[in-house]
Amino acid sequence: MQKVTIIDVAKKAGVSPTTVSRVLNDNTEKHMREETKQRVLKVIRELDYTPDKYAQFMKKQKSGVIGVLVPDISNQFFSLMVRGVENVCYKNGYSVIICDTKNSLERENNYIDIVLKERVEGIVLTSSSAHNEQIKKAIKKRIPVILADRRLRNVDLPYVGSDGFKDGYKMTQYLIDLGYKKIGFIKGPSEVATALERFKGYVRAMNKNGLEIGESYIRQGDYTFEGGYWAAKEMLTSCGRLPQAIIAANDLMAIGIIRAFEERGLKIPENIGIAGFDNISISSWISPKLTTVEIPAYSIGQEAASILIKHIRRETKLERNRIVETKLIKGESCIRIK
Amino acid sequence: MQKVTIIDVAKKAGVSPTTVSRVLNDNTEKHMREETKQRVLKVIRELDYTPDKYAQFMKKQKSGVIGVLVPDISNQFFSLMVRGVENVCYKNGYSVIICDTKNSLERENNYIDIVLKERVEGIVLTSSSAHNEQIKKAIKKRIPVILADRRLRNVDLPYVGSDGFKDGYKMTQYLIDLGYKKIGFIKGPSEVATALERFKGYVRAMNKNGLEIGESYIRQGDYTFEGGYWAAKEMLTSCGRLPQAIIAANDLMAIGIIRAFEERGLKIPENIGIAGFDNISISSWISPKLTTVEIPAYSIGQEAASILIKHIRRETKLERNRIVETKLIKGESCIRIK
DNA sequence: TTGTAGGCGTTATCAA
DNA sequence: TTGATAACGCCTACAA
Repeated sequence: MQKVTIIDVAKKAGVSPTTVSRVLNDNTEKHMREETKQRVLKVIRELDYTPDKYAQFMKKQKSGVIGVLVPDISNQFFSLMVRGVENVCYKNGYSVIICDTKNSLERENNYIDIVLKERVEGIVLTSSSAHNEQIKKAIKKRIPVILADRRLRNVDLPYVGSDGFKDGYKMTQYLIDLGYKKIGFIKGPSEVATALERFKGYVRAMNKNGLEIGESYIRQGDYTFEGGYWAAKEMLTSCGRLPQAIIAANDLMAIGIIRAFEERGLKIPENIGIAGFDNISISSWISPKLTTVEIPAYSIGQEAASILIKHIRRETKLERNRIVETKLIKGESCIRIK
Repeated sequence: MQKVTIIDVAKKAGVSPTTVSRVLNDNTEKHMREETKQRVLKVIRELDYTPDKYAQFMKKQKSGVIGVLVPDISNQFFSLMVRGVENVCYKNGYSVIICDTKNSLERENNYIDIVLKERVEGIVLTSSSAHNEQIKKAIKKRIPVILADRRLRNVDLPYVGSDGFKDGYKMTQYLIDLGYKKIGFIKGPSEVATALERFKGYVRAMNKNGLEIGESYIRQGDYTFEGGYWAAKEMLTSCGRLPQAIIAANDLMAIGIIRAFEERGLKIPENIGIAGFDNISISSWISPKLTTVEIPAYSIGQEAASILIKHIRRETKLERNRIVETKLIKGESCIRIK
């Protein structure tokens, strides 16, 4: 089956390619006879003609594509965020290239080159790292970039996401209000801005309440289930007395921690309280339901796409930041004590 | 910054565009002076020149893009499968468009049109339904299509995935060997081939072992956590005596079932055994660890992509089917009884 | 070994 | 209200 071109349509309809193009692009308002338009449309349908995207790009120099780079699409948080991006993009006639950088800065840089080659009109970036040099290439080419959920330290780009500091503070204060005094923290990857902010919020809340932060109550994690699991195991063996509660920098680690403690016969929350961040759906599937802070991944994706598209269309001056609201979810994994 | 074209490179290197093109496309083996080649390469680097994908397509009529349609990217099973597809595609110089059809046939059809418009060279399809008419458009246009994880009833296309019947049989027989006699089943969506096959395997195994299938032990689910949860709730209220074990058509439902029973104070596996299919990672995160059948999602993705690409390159005659091996995971959610 | 010229399918510009 | 023509950036057959 030979490809149907605009010329085939034009011939069959007895008009010029220009006319067909006009029908296609709705430049038809006042300057075309309704009869001609209908005739062309009929032929288009009969021949099942679709304009060639690539030829269109050649002329318009606009790909209608937006690149989305996320650290781990199998993490429900990001797949939800991506859905938000897609949602807004498709509504506005853009398609989306999703790039799963698998937490690797190298892959991330690689993907940046790829999407630039694809001539994307904009980029939504959630970096695996706190620094990214490659993205400057995009900026130099004047491709708009927006950061979602994680800030970057080496470039000043607009950001959509939560205020990690506030979230960390909020959660810690909640636990303190429940009566917890000895509270531990499993940190996220040190290069992830949001993870660091949450930790800082925890530290501030502890200080403000005059509570001590036991050195042995702090562990480094990596945002994965396994990371939380092993950090907890390690704490069980090396830490004289366990804290009364542990906050993990995200839900996945919190769930790993719960598993590690339960394997040792500890009861959650009776023996130790556990809390996380994100409110991915698994968090309410396990028992006890996790105490966590809901980060609205879907909205973040929507907001990011929406701001980006407005910028592409030059409808607005580049917005600097959009901090989304988060919500404390009072699960069953922490209780009022004493 | 103006876009750099092949002409800019040619001018600066003092050669013709043709020569630059030759360097780019490696038609340089015996018919070009090394010195010229090096000079051109140097200028390419200096100008940071990248060939325009769209112009290239215009000539070659090959997009180098493969479309992947999955029902739900936030389901870990599919995000893993997609990773397998990506892995093989990128190794072979293809890029990938991922389309999340969100379990809607309408969206699926919509996406088929989109990827055809993108001029993809092949399609990996995991349909939300047992029938899809739209995909015939792709076949008519001679775009190769391969089905991953789920067969389609109305078209004869190559398939990569597990043998659902065998898996269902295997799991049921395992439970019977453990001593279970009254075994229930929560079905998956009726339009999903794999779900149906698993159920049929269960029925066959029960019959072969002379065990009765209680009408009230069978429920319809929809592959979601909530579906399993509500099916179990419903069983708790309407079913006189519970079965000794329940097999869910996938892990997500099995986890929902566990939650529903635990909320009623039932213990798993002491009071009732639960099993699923897929072995998504959550299944080993919860306690008790789930008894399930591991479906190698990543391999399925790899195989599907690999067969598809071979077909695109016409290296092989279209392979009909590739049935992957699965593995029974003996978790803690079922025990030896009596 | 290198260059010239034509065309891939579409749309913008100008002319009719 | 419609049409002819020239680009967009690249590749390839053919010419030199």
